Amino acid sequence: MSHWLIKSEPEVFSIADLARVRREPWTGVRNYQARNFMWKNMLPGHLALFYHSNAKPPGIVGVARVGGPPRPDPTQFEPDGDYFDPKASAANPRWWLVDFEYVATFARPLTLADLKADPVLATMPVCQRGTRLSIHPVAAGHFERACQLGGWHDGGRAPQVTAPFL
DNA sequence: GCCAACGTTGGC
DNA sequence: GCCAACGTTGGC
Repeated sequence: MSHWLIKSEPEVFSIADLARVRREPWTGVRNYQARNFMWKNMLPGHLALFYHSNAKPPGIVGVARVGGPPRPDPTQFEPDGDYFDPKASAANPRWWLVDFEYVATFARPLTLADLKADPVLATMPVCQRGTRLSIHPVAAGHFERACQLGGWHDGGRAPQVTAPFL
């Protein structure tokens, strides 16, 4: 588990926003499965496909990189915020996040229709009906195929993953 | 706006 | 622990 797909609504936070700020804490995830992926399975250096959801059209638009180890999502402690969780405490945080760093914007964005039309990518979770999970692992083959079709190459090398922390 | 999918909540 | 009700996601 070393390649990922992360969804973001571009009206809220787009790949262009990530390109501008370079690094973004992935706040507001309130699904346990998605949280567990960030908390337990992501390692700094892991690469993620950046997917625009609720977009016209939806699709994969670029690549991001896990920028550091997981840490408590600060928005769970903000009483006036949308993501406040009264059951969370500093001693016992409930929600964890990682930061994502900008890596690349695809020369050719891959719409959901494009993904479904490709024999390899059509089997990605995001192409299956009912897959709502906003963060999930993708197969290395899916990741590489998406980058190939999207026109992004990491110097012709396979994605590099940094040594595990901890 | 519709609605399928599916996660969460809460009564029992 | 079951499960009906409800809320959210997200494509279309």
